[in-house]
Amino acid sequence: MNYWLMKSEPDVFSFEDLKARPGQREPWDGVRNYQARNFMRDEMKIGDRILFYHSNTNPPGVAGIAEVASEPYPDPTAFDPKSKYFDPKSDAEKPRWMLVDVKYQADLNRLVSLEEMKGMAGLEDMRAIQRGNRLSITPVTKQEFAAIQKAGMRQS
DNA sequence: GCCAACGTTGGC
DNA sequence: GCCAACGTTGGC
Repeated sequence: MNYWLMKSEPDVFSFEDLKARPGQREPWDGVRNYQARNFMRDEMKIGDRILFYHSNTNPPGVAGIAEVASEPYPDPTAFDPKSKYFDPKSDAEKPRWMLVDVKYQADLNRLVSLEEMKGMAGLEDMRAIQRGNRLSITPVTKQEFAAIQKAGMRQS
């Protein structure tokens, strides 16, 4: 099993929003970065665990645990001229953007903030917490995932 | 709202 | 294929 960190702006789509969706699942649409797409298209497997991270909010941090819930498939928003994610260079014959469905998996007792993660032992190499990192999907090691989930289960 | 970081675009 | 200009992300 692989582990991931996926960012979302809670004003746009939060962990609570995911829990409230029918089936508690949602297509992870709108990714328009090739590295992030390649992770979804080439490396994600159903059942992979996800740290659901809230960005562009105060404080930013990991809000809950999700999982990969589908095989990769073309991002339909790329074909929709009315979508803000519309990409005229993507077509159904040769779709440029692929996504997976993401599903709620478990709650944390509290948010694990970016600030806290930066101070945690064992997370020094985590790409998601490096300064200047903008990639919305990054791989996480099993140990990093476990440390963050454990921190989030501790009552503060 | 500022701005550093960095991915993408397009002229050459 | 280089690289300057531009746009976006996201912490602060």
